[in-house]
Amino acid sequence: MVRSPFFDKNGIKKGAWSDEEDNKLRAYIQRYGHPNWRELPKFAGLSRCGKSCRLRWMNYLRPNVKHGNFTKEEEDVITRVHNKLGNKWSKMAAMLPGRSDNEIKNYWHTHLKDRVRKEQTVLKNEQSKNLDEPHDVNPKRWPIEKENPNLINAEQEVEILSVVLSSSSSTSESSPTSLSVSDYEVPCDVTPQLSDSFGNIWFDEPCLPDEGSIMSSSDYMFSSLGLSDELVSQTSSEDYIIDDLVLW
DNA sequence: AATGTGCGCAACCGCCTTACC
DNA sequence: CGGTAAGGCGGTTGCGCACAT
Repeated sequence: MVRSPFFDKNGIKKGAWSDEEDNKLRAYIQRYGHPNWRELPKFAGLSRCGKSCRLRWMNYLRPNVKHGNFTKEEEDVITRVHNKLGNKWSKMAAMLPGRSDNEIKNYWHTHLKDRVRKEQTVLKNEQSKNLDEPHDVNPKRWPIEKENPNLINAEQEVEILSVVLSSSSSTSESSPTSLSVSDYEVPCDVTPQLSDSFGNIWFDEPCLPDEGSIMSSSDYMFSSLGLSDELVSQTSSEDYIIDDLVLW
C-alpha cells in the first residue's frame, strides 16, 4: 500500500515505517517531546529525516489521532469549509479533532470531491430551470436575516471565517456576531444537517491534544480557532449552530 | 486461475512561512 | 534588514488491495 522501504544516497531511510520504528518514535516523543524535529531522529535512534518523523507522528502515531470512516458530520464540515476556503486542509483538521490534514485531504479526493461536484451540477441544473422564478436559496436563513439586518452576506462570511480560522489570538473586543457559513451552493436539502446530531462530535466526545490535557471537542474547536474562553463563555449554545456554522 | 485496472492511502517532495540571529 | 534553519502546508506519487474481465 505504501512505498517499500529503501535508503537514499545520504543513508536516510524512506518508505513505509516498521513497527520497531514506530515504537522508537512514539517512546521518544512520549518521554522527551519534540522540541526539534531535525535532531529528533538522531537521538531516537532512527535513520529517518526529521520531516518524515514529524509526518509519521502527526498523521499516525499521535495519541488522539482517529482512523477509519468519517462520520456524516465530519463530511459535512469538510464540505462546507471546502466550499468557503478551498483546499485548506490544516484549517479543516483544526476543526475536526483527531483528524490529520493528510487524512482529510485523502478523504476529500477519494470520497467527497466527485460527490460534491455531482450535487452541485444537479443543483445548477435545477437553478437554471427555475431562473424565471426567483426564490430563496436557503429558505431557512432568509427569515432570520430579515429579522436581523446586521447579519452578513456570503462574501463577508468567507472573509470573516478566513480571519477567524487563521487567527491565533482572540478578538476580545468583538461583539457577539452571527457568523454564518451556510452554503449557498449546496442547499440544506442536499447536504445533511449537522444540527440534528450536533452534540455527537462537538460536545460528547472528549479529545486528547498533544499536551495530554483533556478538553471537549467544542473547547478544542474554539481553541483551535483562537477564540478566548471569555468570548466562548459569552456565547449561548443557540449561537453556534453548526447547521450554518454560526460560530458566535 | 491468471491478468488487468482502478482505488485508497501512507509517505514524499517542494514551496512558503515563521523564528531566530 | 537580510540570511538561514526549522516547521508547516498542499500537491503528488507509489504501491498494495479489491474487484472486474
